[in-house]
Amino acid sequence: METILIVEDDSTMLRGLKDNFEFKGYHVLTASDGEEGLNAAINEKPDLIILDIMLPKINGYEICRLIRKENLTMPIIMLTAKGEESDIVLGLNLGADDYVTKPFSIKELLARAAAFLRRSKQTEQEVYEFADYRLDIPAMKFTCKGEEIKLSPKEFKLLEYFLKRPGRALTRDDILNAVWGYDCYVGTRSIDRFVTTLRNKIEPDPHNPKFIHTIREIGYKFEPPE
Amino acid sequence: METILIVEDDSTMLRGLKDNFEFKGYHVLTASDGEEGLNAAINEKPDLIILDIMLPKINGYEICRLIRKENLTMPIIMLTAKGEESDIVLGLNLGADDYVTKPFSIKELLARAAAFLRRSKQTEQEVYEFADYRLDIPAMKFTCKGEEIKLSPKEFKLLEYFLKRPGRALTRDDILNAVWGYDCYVGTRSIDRFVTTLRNKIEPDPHNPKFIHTIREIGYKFEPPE
DNA sequence: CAAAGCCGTAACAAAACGGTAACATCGAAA
DNA sequence: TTTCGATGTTACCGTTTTGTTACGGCTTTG
Repeated sequence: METILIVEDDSTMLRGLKDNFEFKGYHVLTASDGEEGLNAAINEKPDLIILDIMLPKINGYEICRLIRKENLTMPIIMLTAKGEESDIVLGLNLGADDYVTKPFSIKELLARAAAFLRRSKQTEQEVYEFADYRLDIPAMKFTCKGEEIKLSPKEFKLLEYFLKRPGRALTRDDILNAVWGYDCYVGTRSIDRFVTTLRNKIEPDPHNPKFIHTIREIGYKFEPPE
Repeated sequence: METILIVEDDSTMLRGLKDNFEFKGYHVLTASDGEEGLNAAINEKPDLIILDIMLPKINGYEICRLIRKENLTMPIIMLTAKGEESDIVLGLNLGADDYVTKPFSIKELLARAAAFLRRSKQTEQEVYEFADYRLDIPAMKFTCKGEEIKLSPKEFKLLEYFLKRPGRALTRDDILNAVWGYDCYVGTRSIDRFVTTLRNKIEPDPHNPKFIHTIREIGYKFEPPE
């Protein structure tokens, strides 16, 4: 059974959420302030967190950031009081996966939670290999014949995105959305720069790429050897 | 190219949305009241509808309901002024697929729209074959007996257009609209040039084309072998 | 049969695109 | 604070792609 942590200071709301999720068959943990919530997240490692933003002691953003800093990757759904774009953007940048604005439909929240849990259930592949290379996602480590190749966080995410979609032409927009996030205002040329540095690190001959191919007017394609 | 219908009575907002979607390369239809919107939805059958709730003449809910009553299944994204739970639930029950609460991030709206369009595209055929040739659209790759044949972006799009309409006489105007876009001012002779280069790449004898036939005064026709 | 229209195509010029170096910015660590 | 690494932007350059034009051949039409 999946465990869900709900962090919410309004006790009526908390009660309501708990009942609903329990009714759906989840195991529910609760916390009514930020500190408690953060501890529960770290110690219990729930499968999903529902996180209010306005909280005593530590606010929701901070919790989000601290959770991610602990290398925990469970989905986090934020509850924001208003549809303030800046709130949402901030939350998503700090590592939240989705948000729901209050007042919200409980059905909607349940549906989104279920969607995330369904997705994470499909045990994702954690290690990808091609040629002599090996990308170990939980360890955040990229190696060639056992030798570590240092990648920056963005380089890592970009390569991960490529490896997860071998042989497919990926548009710059897709890449931007997946690697940079859908609320970022980075120019598409930045992708090119990262591709260049990636190629320098993984291509035997960066000017004649074997793995990361350019597709004019579209974007790039990762092609694993046979 | 995908067509999007935006139904919104605030002309400033409408303008802003239109510009943004057009910039992303969509073909945008607009309507500024409910009646107009409903007519456009039924007559033009856009691939996606962005629908404001508060509208003159017929409100958004009603449009939603009527559209579904016509057995049209394109995704509908509602714009709701506030996160009113009842509004959203009502909308979703009447057949809307998603909603965004104002004020919203334009990038988020674009991302959601793209997600829906991507999903509906997935049902489309992705690989086309004829004779020894194979056009793989997700990979953006054209091969003959496994051997890659390089095509420029326009060549690729043109061939894709032909393969999707086998055996049909295609006018130069149709081709121009589909491959070059509806608002481009390229002379029709340019098509001929691209047909020539395409023939050189795929016809065993480019002077006696087997696949891409000329139809005098009209345009071209792609004829797959039996 | 001649004129006109249509198409194939080579040649050319302009535009678009991607690679990349150089620079700017920002935040974390020392 | 300074330093350093990561990230993002910009500008320049070479290459490829694209659009146009012109010429010539073929087909239609009068």
